[in-house]
Amino acid sequence: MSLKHGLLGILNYKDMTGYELTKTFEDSLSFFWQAKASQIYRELNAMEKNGWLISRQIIQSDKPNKRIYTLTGAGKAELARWLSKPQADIESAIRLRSAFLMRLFLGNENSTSQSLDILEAYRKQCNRCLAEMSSAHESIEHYGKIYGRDNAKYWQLTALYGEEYLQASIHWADKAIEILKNDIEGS
Amino acid sequence: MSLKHGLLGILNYKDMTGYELTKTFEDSLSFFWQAKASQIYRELNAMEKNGWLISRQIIQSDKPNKRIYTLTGAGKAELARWLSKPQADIESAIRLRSAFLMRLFLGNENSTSQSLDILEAYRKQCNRCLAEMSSAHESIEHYGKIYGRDNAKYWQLTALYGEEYLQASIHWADKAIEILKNDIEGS
DNA sequence: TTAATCATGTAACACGTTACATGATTGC
DNA sequence: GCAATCATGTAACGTGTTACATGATTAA
Repeated sequence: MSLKHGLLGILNYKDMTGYELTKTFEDSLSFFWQAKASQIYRELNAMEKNGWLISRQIIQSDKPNKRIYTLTGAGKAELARWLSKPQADIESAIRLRSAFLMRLFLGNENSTSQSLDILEAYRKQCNRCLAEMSSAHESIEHYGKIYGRDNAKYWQLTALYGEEYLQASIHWADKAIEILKNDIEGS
Repeated sequence: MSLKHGLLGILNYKDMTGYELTKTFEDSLSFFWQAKASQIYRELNAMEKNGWLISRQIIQSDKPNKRIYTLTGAGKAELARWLSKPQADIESAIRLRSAFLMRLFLGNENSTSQSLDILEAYRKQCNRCLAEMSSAHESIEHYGKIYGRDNAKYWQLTALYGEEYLQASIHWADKAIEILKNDIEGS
């Protein structure tokens, strides 16, 4: 149940509404964990029932009413417990879930040129994403000034992971394309 | 619904029981898609209702009875359709889902030495997995002789991805550990 | 003698996605 | 005038995980 803990982590930076939380999630954790707004609201309800957080409603006249969530002691304790007990997911840390690779694996039903097409599209997508990633460092510097430089240090490490990951993916795609192209000529 | 298509893909190599399919899945697709036996049986039922496959039961006296699944024409058509229509998941091809990275991102609540511990454990795990991966190439050669060399070509490409991915992960972990260590000395 | 393998599943739960609904305000 | 933003959710569905059950045979 990592989504709950991700949300605890964000709320630990500061109190937020579900809406803000959703935006913040999208701008930060979403690179390595995805969740839709509807799921986040559901989890927030569950966590309030748990006693990990409390909410208070703010009545607004110019905008829709909103509900601000705050961690409780129990919520902070749970976050700390989860952060310091990492053995659990070390085995799953490496796992991929990629329909793209599955498709390639089974790709012999396709023509080689079709496989080349999907590899090219993949490489393009990686490059696009890498460009965004590179600009993330500046953005992190900016948020680091607001939320504390100590936090930013860890954010930079994960952004660095993103870059390494994407560079490796591009490097592989280049190799794979070359292999398949040589294959066409050789046949 | 990629699991269904993965199963179609395996059954396209040869007819199998749910049990064999589960083993084969574990030994091949599981590097980039995970599924438990119970889920596979459920999906097989759904796919038989769909008309993508049919099964016939084999009564055995020495061992438990078994049920052999065979693709129908509709099943083969669906597989071909899915393989040749890849635009759909190119945006999700890169997505990670990693509680490990989430933990690191939020890791400022931990001590630096705790963060170093989890990075070391991660690197170890990557190395272990990379060693297995390297031996996969031989294993693929072997299965290629049985199921056809054309298939094996694509299997090798995905295995190559596994190696690049793990090497990049290890490279990053080394960097990250160095950064955090310098940080301790500097403070 | 203990564990693994063969072979199948059901039930309950947890997590994730999609579609839908509301309705004012602000910027192009 | 149209889209985006603010702000909240519900309902239905789809997918993935965990725990449980059965019971013979075979290899360490």
